[in-house]
Amino acid sequence: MEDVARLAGVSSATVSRTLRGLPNVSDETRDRVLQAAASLSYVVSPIASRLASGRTHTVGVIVPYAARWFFGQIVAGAESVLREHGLDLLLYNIGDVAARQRFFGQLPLRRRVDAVLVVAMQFTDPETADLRSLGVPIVAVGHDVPGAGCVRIDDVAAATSAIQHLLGLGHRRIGMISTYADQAMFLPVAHERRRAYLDTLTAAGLPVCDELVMSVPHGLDGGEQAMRRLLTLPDPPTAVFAESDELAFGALSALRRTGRHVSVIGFDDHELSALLDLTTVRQRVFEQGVLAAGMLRRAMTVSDWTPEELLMPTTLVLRASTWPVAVRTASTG
Amino acid sequence: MEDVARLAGVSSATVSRTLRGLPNVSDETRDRVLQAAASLSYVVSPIASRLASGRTHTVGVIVPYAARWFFGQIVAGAESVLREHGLDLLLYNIGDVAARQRFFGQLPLRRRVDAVLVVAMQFTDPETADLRSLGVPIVAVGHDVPGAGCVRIDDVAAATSAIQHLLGLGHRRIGMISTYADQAMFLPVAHERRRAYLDTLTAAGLPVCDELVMSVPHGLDGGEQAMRRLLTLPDPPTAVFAESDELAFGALSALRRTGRHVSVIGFDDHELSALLDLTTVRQRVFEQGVLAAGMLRRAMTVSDWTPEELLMPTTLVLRASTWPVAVRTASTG
DNA sequence: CCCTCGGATGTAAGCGTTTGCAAGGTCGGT
DNA sequence: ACCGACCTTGCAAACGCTTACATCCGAGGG
Repeated sequence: MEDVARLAGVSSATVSRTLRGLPNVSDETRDRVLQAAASLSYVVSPIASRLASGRTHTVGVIVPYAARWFFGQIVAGAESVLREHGLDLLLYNIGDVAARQRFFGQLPLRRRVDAVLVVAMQFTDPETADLRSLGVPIVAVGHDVPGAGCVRIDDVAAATSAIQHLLGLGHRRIGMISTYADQAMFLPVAHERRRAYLDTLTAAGLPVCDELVMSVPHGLDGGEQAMRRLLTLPDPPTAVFAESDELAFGALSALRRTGRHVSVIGFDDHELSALLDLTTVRQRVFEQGVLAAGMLRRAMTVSDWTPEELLMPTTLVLRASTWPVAVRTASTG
Repeated sequence: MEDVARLAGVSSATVSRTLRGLPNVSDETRDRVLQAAASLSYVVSPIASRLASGRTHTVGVIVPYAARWFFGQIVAGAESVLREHGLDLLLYNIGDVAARQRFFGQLPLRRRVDAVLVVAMQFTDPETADLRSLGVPIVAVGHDVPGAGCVRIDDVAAATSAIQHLLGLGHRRIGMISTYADQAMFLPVAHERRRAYLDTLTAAGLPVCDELVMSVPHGLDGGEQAMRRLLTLPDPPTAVFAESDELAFGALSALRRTGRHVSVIGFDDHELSALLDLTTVRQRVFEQGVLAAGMLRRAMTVSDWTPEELLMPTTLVLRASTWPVAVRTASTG
């Protein structure tokens, strides 16, 4: 920077001001500095800049399972807008208990980020307090974190519409495949969707049968396993609501391999759902990442930002994996 | 840090040495410092530390399409080992021409990372030179970058084995679905797999028919489109090799919707391939991310590191999407 | 008993920016 | 011609560490 200043015949302060596009620099000087910087192919050291200014220009993104489709979409969406504004994205994948403990034990985000994006994770109170202690704005995607901004869908309403779709088709014995509620890695959406399932059945005057609610690890294997277990019941369900499309895929697989017929509805509208003709609840995941990043940007720039809440719409996408209860029952029964 | 030093009754230099685990500190002093730091819940500012030491403890990861399964796996794999060693992962998604130009125009990695991980991207010579000019070690996953370390599979051999599997089943008219070779976003694996296809057919004494080689955008839609076009040929193929499982999924979809029967073999062993009974070439993607990150670590710590090359094995996974040419041809006439 | 050597600690000079403050200049108004 | 307001620019002090170098001290060796 000294070199550029010398070449342009100004002080380093002026170079700094010019390069950051601050107003109080005359056009003439500006040109001279820019030219000098270009000829030396100089770029400011982001690190020194951060030390001096106190702003890190970095956003920490915390996800439980970076490799899953949903989280990949969110991260990609957020990355696209953060990058566009010159912000760095620091990814923390804390899906297992060890990583999580390490994360909250040493809180590596301290003094390192200007904002935090939390994706579909529920924290304990002390953990939330730790996060707050960072003193930076927080935005959550997929669920609420007290005191933080939030971009999400109405999980309860969306799941309810799924169940009502099945009820509308005449199903009365409806199962659910949900993820195992690991006490340490509790995922809030799992809880809400299961609650919607229970409440909607109850509201419809149907009994709630515990044996119809499967708790399995997330993923294809989990879904397959769950459906196989449901099929062995003395009175198996005629329809099943899966907490996510990936679980639904597994369920479909089990059905195909066993030759049985059960309506299946998923949740997410994963890119492969159309291929598998899975009826599902669509949410726009990538876009939620985009919007969350936008909110973060606002939180970082506006001085008196207060947490916003953005509710994204969902749609029921009807495909061939659900059908009226009578049809197949009659033909196979 | 001053505060800690005062509380422990030592100088800030000693605090610094203690906190970084340097040797020349007496046990007694060490304890005192650690205790003081703990009681003040003090952590060093990574930014100041970086400025002073010149090391960024950060790895830049460059991917073309962060949201795709393959890249998600690689990133997750790399993240897991980098995080474990306290290194940050800076993600750059430069899948479109604009992002790419911006990236190489301002080279935001300059002065910002200690190493770079490039995932399955081919660069022009000037771009490679730009990357080199960062002066940090580079490791590539999925392909070679001159002068860089490399973790990959033998794409040609793997693709050849796929074609030979089809040949062994008696197929003589074999199509290929590959991605459109956008001049700006050229993906090296696409080229290699296509080459293997052509060479293997030629070596088997078969003619190469241009109309059997489809070039489409990556993804399900691309695959579906390609298969539909292949099916409209006067003499359609009896088997098709898809450059990736996602393309193969699209192809399967087209087949299902049209009720036609064509053997399909994919590449990757995507997690959904088992579900769709797709015969494919398996590579361990997550693990490649892990290994690449390990190599980066070595490159950053060993002073005289020279690029290593790691070749990962692949396996042909036989499932129900490929069958001997005679069977279905006879039954469907 | 003096000298040397090595380990533990302190001192202070960076690292490369940003930014509050002050200085100098220009300009319109009186 | 003088004053104040405003804009441009420079000065220099942070920012919070790391590290080369100096210092101090006790232990051996001669």
